[in-house]
Amino acid sequence: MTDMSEQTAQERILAEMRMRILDGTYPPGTRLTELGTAEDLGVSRTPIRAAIRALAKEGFLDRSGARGYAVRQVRPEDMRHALQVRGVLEGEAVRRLAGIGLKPTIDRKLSECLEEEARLFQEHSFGPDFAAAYNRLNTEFHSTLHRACDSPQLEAAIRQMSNVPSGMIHAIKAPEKESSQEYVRLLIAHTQHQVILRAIRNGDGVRAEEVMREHAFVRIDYAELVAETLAGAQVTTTSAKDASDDRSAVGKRRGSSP
Amino acid sequence: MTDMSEQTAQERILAEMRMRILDGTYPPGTRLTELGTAEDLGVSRTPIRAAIRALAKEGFLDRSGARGYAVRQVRPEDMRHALQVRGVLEGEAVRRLAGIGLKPTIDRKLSECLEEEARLFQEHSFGPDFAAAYNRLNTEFHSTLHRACDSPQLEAAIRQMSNVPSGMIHAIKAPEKESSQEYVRLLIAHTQHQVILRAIRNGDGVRAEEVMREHAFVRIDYAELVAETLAGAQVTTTSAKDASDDRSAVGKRRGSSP
DNA sequence: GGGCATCATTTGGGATACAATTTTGGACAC
DNA sequence: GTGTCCAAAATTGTATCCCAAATGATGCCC
Repeated sequence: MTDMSEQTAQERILAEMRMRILDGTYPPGTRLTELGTAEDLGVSRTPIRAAIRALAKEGFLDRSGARGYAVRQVRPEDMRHALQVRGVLEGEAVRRLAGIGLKPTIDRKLSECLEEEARLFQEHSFGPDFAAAYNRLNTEFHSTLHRACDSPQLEAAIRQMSNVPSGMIHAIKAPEKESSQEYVRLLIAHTQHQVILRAIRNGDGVRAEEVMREHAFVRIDYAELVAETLAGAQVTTTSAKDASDDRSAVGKRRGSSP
Repeated sequence: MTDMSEQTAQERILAEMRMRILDGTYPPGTRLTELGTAEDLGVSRTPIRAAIRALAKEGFLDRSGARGYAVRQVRPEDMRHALQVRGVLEGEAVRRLAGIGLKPTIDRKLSECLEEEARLFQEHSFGPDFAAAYNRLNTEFHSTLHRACDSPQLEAAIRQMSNVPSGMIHAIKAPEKESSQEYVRLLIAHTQHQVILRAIRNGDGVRAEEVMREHAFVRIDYAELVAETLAGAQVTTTSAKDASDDRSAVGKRRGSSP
């Protein structure tokens, strides 16, 4: 309880165990017994039980016989698979959404998200708080979409699969944070958000689905590609002024080269 | 414990609660407290906790504020949505599978499943044991596909979503069981299995995915359509003889036109 | 009489005690 | 030497107990 994060302990344990699986503290094949991990993490069996079940549902553990669970091999491409599954599900969501139409309140909420994202690019320079603010807006945008698609089962499936890739990325991609490529990556993500929302409004379910499926990979492939493109280049940005609608939110940037 | 099913009580409670949600024993909006449902079902809070969390992950419950969970409205179209989600995920699985190819052991296993399915149609007349046998083979076929796609996360997501539509169907579709339409429905399902396997072997991921997505709806739409087609018609089936390969498992029907 | 604060009750989260089951180790017999 | 059986240890499943937090009600003060 001396930890800074004041979550509900059960989530803390879940995140901690997922992290330990991903960073190799619990190597593949390790048998996780409830009592063992309980005293290992300093809590009782109750949160451990919940975490183990959740991790098994997320595909990180599988039962070894009738006794206990074992850590599964998590390969680098598994993160891509997880992202792809998430993209497939979210793509299905926006396709449905384009078919049934946006309710006014939802439409307004989504617009506000994107406007705030655009304001972020226009008014603030990149930094840790920038990334944090964008992350919050990003989560808001996506979860609004999930809730709007009017299918509790689909929403649950997406929510289920949302933590997995995030956990993987946080565990693997933590060290490298180049501000310039991050900025461009987020700008691409924001632009994809705009395309998706416009496609939904136009009732173009196919396009919304395709872009959303691609959008799922913005965490990995795009960062890589932008890094290659910007390698050794001088990049400058200026805040975009006069942003009357969402089409104008294409920023120009200024910064020092790495 | 006087029940016939000797499962691990936790699963029994989960199935029981899901059933009660679906058949209206727990109407939408009902607040499910751990203690209340515990004494309602005659067990302690422990299995209830697990069941409530699982049902929330499946999309049947959502938290009402910070206190407790409430039964969500389960509309008839939600079953279709759940089936669609499952179809999307399984479609993704077979698409991947067509890309990476079938390992020999998996290929043989799938072949055996389909051969046994075909034998079923050839050697046995329709009845309860027929449906049960087919159901077993169907589950075997699908879970073999899931395991083969080499993505633990995807497999977990599919397994997660597999119980939901089944539970819904068992709860809703129990009364109507017309043997002739059931026979044809299973025959269509079997044929789709064959098409999917062949598409995977040919590396045609797009076709495998499309057919699998359609196959997800074989439980509902097809039964309905076959029922309409066969309405009032006399249907007789003869066992197909001389089935040397899987192409021959197409039954012949004879009857009067509507 | 209304608003706010405080207290009680409800409820979920966590810990622990208990039961059932399975695995594993060893010993004994063949 | 090997196989089988029994017992003990380990581990999960289940029940109960405690506690913290939230919600609703009641009373007091303004």
